[in-house]
Amino acid sequence: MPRDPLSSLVDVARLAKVSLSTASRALNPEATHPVKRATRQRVTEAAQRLEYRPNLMARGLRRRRLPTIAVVVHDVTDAYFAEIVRGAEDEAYKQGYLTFVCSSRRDPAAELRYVEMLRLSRVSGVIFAAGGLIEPNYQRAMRRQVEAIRDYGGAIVALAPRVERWATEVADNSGGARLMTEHLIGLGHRRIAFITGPANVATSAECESGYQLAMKAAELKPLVEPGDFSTAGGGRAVASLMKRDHTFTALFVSSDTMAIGTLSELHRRGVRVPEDLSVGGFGDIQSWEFAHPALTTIRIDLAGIGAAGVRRALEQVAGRDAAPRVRVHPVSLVTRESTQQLERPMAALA
Amino acid sequence: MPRDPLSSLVDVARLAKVSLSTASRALNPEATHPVKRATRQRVTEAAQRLEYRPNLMARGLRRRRLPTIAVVVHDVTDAYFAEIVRGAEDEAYKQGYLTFVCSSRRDPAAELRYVEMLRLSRVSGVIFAAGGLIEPNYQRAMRRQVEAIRDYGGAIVALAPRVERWATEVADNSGGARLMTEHLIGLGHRRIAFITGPANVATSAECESGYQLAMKAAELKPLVEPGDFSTAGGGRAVASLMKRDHTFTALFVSSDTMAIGTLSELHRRGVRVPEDLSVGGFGDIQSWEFAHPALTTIRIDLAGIGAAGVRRALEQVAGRDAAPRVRVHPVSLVTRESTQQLERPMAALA
DNA sequence: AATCGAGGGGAAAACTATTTCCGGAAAAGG
DNA sequence: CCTTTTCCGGAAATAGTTTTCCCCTCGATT
Repeated sequence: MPRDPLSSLVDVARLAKVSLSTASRALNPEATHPVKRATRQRVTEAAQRLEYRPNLMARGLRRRRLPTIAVVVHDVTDAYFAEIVRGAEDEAYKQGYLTFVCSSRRDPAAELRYVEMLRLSRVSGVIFAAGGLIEPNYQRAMRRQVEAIRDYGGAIVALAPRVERWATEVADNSGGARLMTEHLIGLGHRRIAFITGPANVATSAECESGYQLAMKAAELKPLVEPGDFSTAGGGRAVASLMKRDHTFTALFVSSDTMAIGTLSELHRRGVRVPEDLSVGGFGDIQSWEFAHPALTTIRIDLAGIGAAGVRRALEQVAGRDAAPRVRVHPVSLVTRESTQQLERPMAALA
Repeated sequence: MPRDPLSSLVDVARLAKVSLSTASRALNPEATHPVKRATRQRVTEAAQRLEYRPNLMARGLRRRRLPTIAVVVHDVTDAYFAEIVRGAEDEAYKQGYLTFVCSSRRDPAAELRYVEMLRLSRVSGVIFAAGGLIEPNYQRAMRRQVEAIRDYGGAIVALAPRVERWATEVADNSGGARLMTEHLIGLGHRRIAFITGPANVATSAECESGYQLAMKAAELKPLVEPGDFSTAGGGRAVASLMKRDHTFTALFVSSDTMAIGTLSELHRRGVRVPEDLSVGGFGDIQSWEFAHPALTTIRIDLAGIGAAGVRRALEQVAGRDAAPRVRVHPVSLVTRESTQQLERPMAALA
């Protein structure tokens, strides 16, 4: 096996004519122990000359963690999660950390196994973006892993309300849903249907509560159809919805990923959007702004949330996490082509 | 700082009443040194009882690498790369490896820095999916990093033709482009325009050569417009193309990401697809099969290529990489809505 | 009986950086 | 001048595993 030709700290120490410990202290400015300016200078120069880079595994062995963070998502190929990962990765990169991506494919067993692998790899922070699905059967085991990560000084951050007392960075889902519902109401719609996400996902519940709130405030009757956050599921949901009701004039789909399937199904059935039916999405998948009809949706700064998650984790690692436990990120309505004024307003009926 | 409460190999050795070395050998079956069956049994049981898990950093320090692989892409939010990452991650997960994702955002300096970070982290394999962009200024530095990774036993795999003598897993881009071009010719089109990718990307060059080949074989005059593989760029390219030519009846866009922008721009201009213009894409972004018109495109098994890359890397690490240097993955045509028979065939003119 | 070889186990080195503990020198104070 | 700090550098312990080197035993061979 060929030897690693790169130099180690002993080489630096030798060249600078100091001991190993001094070399280490000189190169790690925030060490407890001070080092004379001149000495530090000598060591730094030696390190430079030898192109010294610390062996992260040796360092990790002592420091008990590696400069890496992990993002746990359901699926990187889902644009929603890809944006979170990207935001997290950018921030991590800036701070000199590498990013693991873990796609749990909505399987709690896989998620658990991933978290154990992350623990063994002594990752500095784990960011749970995986929508907040918590299987009771796995909760205990998961909690043990998380505790173990905390024990070695690793940080845990959630990007969806997940567990009490976790540091959390979350979009204002409820507010966003209210915004969209009010937008549709403002356009004159009275029969506004809503397609939810999976029942056990927190994001989904929040969205629905926003919808319910806005509907109640306007004294309108809610019409809810269960969905599953998948594109195909979005098609199925609208099909099922139309089977049991044909009076709604607007439809609010609680994720863009689903909305894509919904739009496709509507097209197949010859329902024109927005002429026959206004459709609103949630989450603003960037690339779909080029679709037709372009989706009116709620924009969430997913990359920003991912980045905030990383910052939060690293603050936690550094031991200064004075920020509020749950931080809510604002969202905004982006009006495009898929919603329009109701043509024959029923307001008169009310 | 709280101590890691988990047990280490000494605990196992103590419980099994064997030495540290024997414990290590018993738990690593492929060790050089044999261990009696009964002894191994005892050690295994002790490990089980204590829920022993090896400290990966200590192991990495000796073994000189960690069970991690990295995928270097341009951008995870681009569906093309997301699928590759997903495929790689799935395979890595199966083999007990974690996956780093590195989005170079087409910046060779960032790519270089990432590779250095990966080297310091003693990653087992690096998979370059970043289209093959090689800046001459960075080539030397990059090569040094790669050599260093090889030195500690790490593997390098390219998913685009990149450097001579690297293990390479690549889609049959040229064949795919020929397939699409022939499809359009078969539909009766004679004026077939082509939008390329960036000049310095190998994938792009291969696509173009496939197009050129097919056009030449059919004795047709090529019409090429430069593009950049971005969605916005796809719109700009078709605009520029239409400024200088208005006779083409079919358009082959060398990436789906671009094709999305192209379609959007055509829609804006009132050009109907496929009635007025047939449009073919390349790469088959899954979620866009739900768009309208659904894009006729060349399907590439990107996840499969990502997975193959990981398998290849791990074989290399294990020291058995007898496979051919460059492995080409077949692609296929998927016909959807955006291409159709030319309505008034010009075949007679030929 | 002496020799050889293989199987099996232990002690210790190696991997490389951080950190604790200690001692000497210089500076400060009385 | 002597004592007490303060500053700075070195030696050694430490993190937890793998691997090398060495030794012992036991059966087979000459």
